[in-house]
Amino acid sequence: MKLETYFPYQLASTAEAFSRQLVQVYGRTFGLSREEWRLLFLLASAGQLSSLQLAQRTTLDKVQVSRAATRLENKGLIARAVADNDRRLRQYTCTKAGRSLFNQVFPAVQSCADAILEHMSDEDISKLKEGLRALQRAVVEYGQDKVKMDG
Amino acid sequence: MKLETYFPYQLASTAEAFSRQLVQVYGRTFGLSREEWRLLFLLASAGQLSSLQLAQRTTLDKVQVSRAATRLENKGLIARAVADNDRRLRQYTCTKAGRSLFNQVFPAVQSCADAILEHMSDEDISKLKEGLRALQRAVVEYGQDKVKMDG
DNA sequence: CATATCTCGTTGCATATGCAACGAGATGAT
DNA sequence: ATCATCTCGTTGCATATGCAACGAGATATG
Repeated sequence: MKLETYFPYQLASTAEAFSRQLVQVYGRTFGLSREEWRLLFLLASAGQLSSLQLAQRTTLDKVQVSRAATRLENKGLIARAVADNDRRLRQYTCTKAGRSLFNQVFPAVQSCADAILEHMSDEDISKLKEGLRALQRAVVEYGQDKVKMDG
Repeated sequence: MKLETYFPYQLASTAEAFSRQLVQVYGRTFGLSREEWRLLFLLASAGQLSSLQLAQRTTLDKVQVSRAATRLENKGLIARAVADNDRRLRQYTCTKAGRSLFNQVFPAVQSCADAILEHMSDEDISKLKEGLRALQRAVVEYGQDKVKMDG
């Protein structure tokens, strides 16, 4: 068995390689970690979100959200407030500075991603996207199966 | 723009979710990190490899290789020796214990991966695999372009 | 009301990681 | 041969991460 052609390895290493190129853009150029970038992305798009929504929609756990949010808050990119209906939760919003940074970073990231995808045929791109969606569903379904079996 | 349908995010999060399931197998059950698993995989398959070959074929940098190898050596799964032709390099081999562990872990990982893929149609699987290969090529080509431009 | 249990967010601690620096060895020029 | 330079592997240090524990608040039971 060859590692290079082993599907799980190919998926992981290709995804990493792609991601590394984007991190170069929002990380090295704008000083954001991957978690920070995801949070900022959500908050810039959605306006206001609770800690729960953030965790669910980023697939980050609560510790990661809490820490990334602390860093973003220190940079003045987002604001955090205790939720009024349930004081355990936090309400996050994007500041003006955060929105402005996002509007700078997003086109840069986008153009990097596009530059990579330009090396692929349209057909391969749609195969990849379809295949990914199917895999995403499959992983979720597998997770549900497993929970049922474990109890 | 919705994060959940944004291609770079979908690629990264799906790959992570898939990988996480496999880590459950070789990590929680057999105590291997992802890096350790990759090194053991290569050494169990290929017999003997130099540090350079390991780094190239795992897409890990030299620090990661060195540290994962130290851990694997402490567990008695691999052996490390100074190369005779170039004494800066190391020659790595898999011990009997390492090979035996690999022969236990590999089928377990394989069956987990298969269980996930069973939730997908054969067509979606081949789309995914083709798309991935194309993306891998694209990232490599993009990297080459960039190097040329930077100098 | 009291109190037991559950859900969140944060923090402490042990470990992992990234990066720069270092030492050993190889290579090349003089 | 000498000395500078380059390539490797390892290590030190600052930071990041995962996990368990904790405290505040919410919910349920009596």
